[in-house]
Amino acid sequence: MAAAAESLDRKQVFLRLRDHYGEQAWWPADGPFEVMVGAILTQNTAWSNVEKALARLRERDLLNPDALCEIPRDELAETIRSSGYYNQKARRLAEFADWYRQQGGLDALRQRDGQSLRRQLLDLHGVGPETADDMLLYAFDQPFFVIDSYTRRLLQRLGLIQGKEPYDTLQQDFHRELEPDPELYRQYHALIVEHAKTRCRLRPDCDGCPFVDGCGADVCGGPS
DNA sequence: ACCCAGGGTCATA
DNA sequence: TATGACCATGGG
Repeated sequence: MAAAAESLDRKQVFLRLRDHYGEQAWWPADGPFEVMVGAILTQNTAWSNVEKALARLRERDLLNPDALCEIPRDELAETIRSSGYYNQKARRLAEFADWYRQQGGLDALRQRDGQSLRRQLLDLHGVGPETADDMLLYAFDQPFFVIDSYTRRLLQRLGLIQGKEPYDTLQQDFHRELEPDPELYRQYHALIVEHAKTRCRLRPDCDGCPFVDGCGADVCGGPS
């Protein structure tokens, strides 16, 4: 019966996280295009590895659509090597950059409706729901809540979900319970990730858990 | 040596 | 619809 925190709704979960971890500075990037590149590079990959790849791209003046389209695929792959899955991601970046140019660049994309933009992003090879929502939320200030594996794990441990619901279902739950505020969504997602990095090991002096007093329950951030 | 990390695609049943 | 294989580096 360790389920001490069960009646929390999604807004209360946010408030606990925010009170505990404070305001988050997240997704530092030099502009929307760089956010989008980072969103692809960070797929199933530690951000520290992505930073190295972004730094190498910047050194070589590759952080723009034209360069990403023109550089040979194997050179691009080599440049982003540290981010893992580099062959897949090189292809994804090249196809994304090509699409970005065809759309007419940033000014044209900013005018687009969020829902139709999301559908087009999902049509890109290698852009799934989470990557698309990263882009929409952090690059275009559109209120799409990002569901990642940490979000699933936390909600499951809090007893708010079963665990294997589809992405869109989980996202709709947040959209239903929260006002459509992009800054709220950005902070919330960042806080969930911050909490996940806190590897409280469920034992004696875990005074750091936002969800239980004294930490006896299985609602801490880290794996297992 | 093992586990984990800011997922997504594809083949198969 | 739902599982499993595959992609690959780097840090703890």
